Amino acid sequence: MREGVGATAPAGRPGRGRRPGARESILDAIRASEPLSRVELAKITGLTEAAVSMTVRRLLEEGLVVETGRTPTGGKPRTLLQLDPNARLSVGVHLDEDATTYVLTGQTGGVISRLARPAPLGDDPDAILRALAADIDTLLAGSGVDPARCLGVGIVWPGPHSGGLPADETLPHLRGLRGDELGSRLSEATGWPVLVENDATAAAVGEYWVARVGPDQAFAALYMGGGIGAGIVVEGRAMRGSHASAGEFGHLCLEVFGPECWCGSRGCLEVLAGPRMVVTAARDDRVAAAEAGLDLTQPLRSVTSDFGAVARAARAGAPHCRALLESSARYVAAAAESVVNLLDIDLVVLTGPGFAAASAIYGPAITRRLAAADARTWHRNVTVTVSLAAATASATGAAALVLQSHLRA
Amino acid sequence: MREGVGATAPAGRPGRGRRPGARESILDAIRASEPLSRVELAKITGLTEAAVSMTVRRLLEEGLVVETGRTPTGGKPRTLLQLDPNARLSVGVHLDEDATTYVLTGQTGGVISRLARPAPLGDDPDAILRALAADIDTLLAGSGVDPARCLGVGIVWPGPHSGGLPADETLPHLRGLRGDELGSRLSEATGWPVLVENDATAAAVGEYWVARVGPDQAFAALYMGGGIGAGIVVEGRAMRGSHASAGEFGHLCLEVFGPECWCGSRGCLEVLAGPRMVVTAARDDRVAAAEAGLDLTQPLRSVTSDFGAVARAARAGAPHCRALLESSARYVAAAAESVVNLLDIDLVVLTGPGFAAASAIYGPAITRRLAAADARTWHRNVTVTVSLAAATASATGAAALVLQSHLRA
DNA sequence: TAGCATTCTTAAGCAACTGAACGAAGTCCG
DNA sequence: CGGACTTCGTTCAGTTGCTTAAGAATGCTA
Repeated sequence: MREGVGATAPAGRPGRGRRPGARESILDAIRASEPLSRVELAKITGLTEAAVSMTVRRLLEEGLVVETGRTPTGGKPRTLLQLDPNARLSVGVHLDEDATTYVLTGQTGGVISRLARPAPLGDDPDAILRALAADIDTLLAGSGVDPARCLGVGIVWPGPHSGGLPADETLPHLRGLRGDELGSRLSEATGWPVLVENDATAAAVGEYWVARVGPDQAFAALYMGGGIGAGIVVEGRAMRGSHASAGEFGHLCLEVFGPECWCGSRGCLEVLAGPRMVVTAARDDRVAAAEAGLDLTQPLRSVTSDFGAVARAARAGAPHCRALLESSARYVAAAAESVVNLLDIDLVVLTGPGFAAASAIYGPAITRRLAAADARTWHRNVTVTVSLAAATASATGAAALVLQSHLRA
Repeated sequence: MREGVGATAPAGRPGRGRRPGARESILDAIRASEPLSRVELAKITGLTEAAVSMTVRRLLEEGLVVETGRTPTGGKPRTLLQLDPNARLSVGVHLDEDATTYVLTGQTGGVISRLARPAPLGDDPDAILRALAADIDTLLAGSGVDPARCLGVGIVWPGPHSGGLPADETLPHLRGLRGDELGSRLSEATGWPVLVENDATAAAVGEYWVARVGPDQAFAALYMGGGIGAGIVVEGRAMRGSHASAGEFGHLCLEVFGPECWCGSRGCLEVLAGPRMVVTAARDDRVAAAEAGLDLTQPLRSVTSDFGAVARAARAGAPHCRALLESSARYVAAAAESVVNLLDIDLVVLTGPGFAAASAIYGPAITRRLAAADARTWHRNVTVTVSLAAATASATGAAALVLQSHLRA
């Protein structure tokens, strides 16, 4: 159960050759900093120019890479290489409490087409799996692409220990299914290799891929959806921990004797300042609830969408909503600082629907919190950014997982 | 500046061959679970039996590995292989505010001989470096070993951002020296490759080595000396972060609006419950100070030794000292839980002089804190142990760094 | 058009690893 | 006591992936 979560059905050439290899290094280098010439690749990867040349030829023949233009030099101009975005495809699925989102991405992580369904997809696991497989087929068929180019499917779901909610509060119809079971059954149903991941790690990998993060950067993606999690990528590898449940950012302790959390501990970020708490606080505060237009006659349905409403209100200037978010942000910022200090991270990316809605408050709060100690002590210059497609980060991230897995083979 | 801190002087064959390689995998497998036979090695490493056979022959010829006995099977008995402890040597140095400790270890991390000097070794960097070089020579000469077998020197020092103390409060005579400068100059002075590391990471690597931690375990070594730090080893690799300052466990935030820390932030573990704070609190409490026999007429000299006095008093039953440590332990436990949750760690080792003295209090506190959420939610079964040689972990860890670097080449 | 700088390719060689057959060293059983 | 059986380890030929070294391509400049 190491090496990523989930199941890979027909994938993975077994013994055959497959050493760490030039091929992977070259593809990764191009991904991170295309366009590149062969000599530049040789410098970056440490390979010989000869080796690069041969490997690149094979990549060109396979169509994974294309030559695009040339730059003048003192002598023979360099021919620049880029990934062919359409040479490889991959499908990402985000199974959420509110909706199910599908994206089809190319090799560079760019979205080719997408599809959304209101949740739930069915009443029992079998029905859901059938619906998933059918939707994936629809997506591929409707995009007019060659399915043979599809590498596989990545799926993100609020499975056991994901995103900071107790497992049995989300997706009741899939209750009791383990991640690897979901993977293998979906793989059976679709015929593609399937990778299963949690939202935060997937979003991190997606960001790593799409935002061209270099393998030398240690970076963390903070993901806010129905809960808060972190995806951590160091040296180009996602940290998943011993039982594939790393990144429980929401269960960093910020108050040793704080209120009890559903996880069983005390003072977790989740229970002090998680989105669920923000929404609950907004519902308890008549003014805030009115500002955000929350319907108090109904029981709380979707943390994500209610949080979005609070964030919209705050952006529009509503003082109570803004205060709630500012307060939450101070806790999140302190937790982010802890992660940065613990892992010496130099890039923090905010992503997920929560931060998509409220990054204007959380981003500066984190930057501010980091600034003091950074100036006095660490001199690290941490970058805090917002993902370009924060709202759909999980789905594109799920797709990127599949791409990523083809560089580590 | 990636790939470990510090300087390696004559080391590292550049391009030549040196792929990740069978040799390293095999040595690491034997390290982690010796004794092993060739077939077992093939299974563990995934290499062919043929490849194992050839590689092992070379290792036998070089004397790195020896055959030790055989186990009966259904057919031909297996011949067991072990590392020859004396085939390779390495020197570890721990430069501390109180003393300088040297150890000479064999290939398995066992200490062959040791040497201690009261600090300081001199009044300026040059004198200190000369003294270090001379002591290392003395250690090697006095141990009657072949210096040619020595792989190099590892050195741990409270350099910039180490152990949780402001850089300019420790080792005033080396003030202003950067880690890599210390490394290259010591390498020049001794003629050996030198690796520089912080106390916690070194201790973690040492523990990884000596305690035969497998590369599949994610583990963290919490180190308490003059401050608190953490060394984190995942997939057999120490996490050093982007600027080699990962592991700042002492600057996890446990109180968002807590007291200001010297680092510039607020509510850090260090300032709430670090050893310096324990000692300060003990000096402020007449009863506790008396229990521990602290000399209040003198200004605070060594955090480490005063903390040791408090811990001894607590072990002897002194209630005030015990209360101080219990209180500190609750904070440390919460921080440990944060790390475990964030990185999905399944082995926590307490080490360093601080925990050596007070593990009886901190160990159970951590176990207790982890238990609640583990039972309710994570079901991880984290092991919390105390290093066997916690008091000298840094020095042996420094030596292990050098050994370790020969498996990653 | 010759010279030059640089990029990329080709050809020969080496080292590591795989696959498959073979030798070695025991147990078990008639 | 000898032969079948089992499991461990080795040998040998073949493949792969890279390196080194030399050479071809391509454009600029004089």
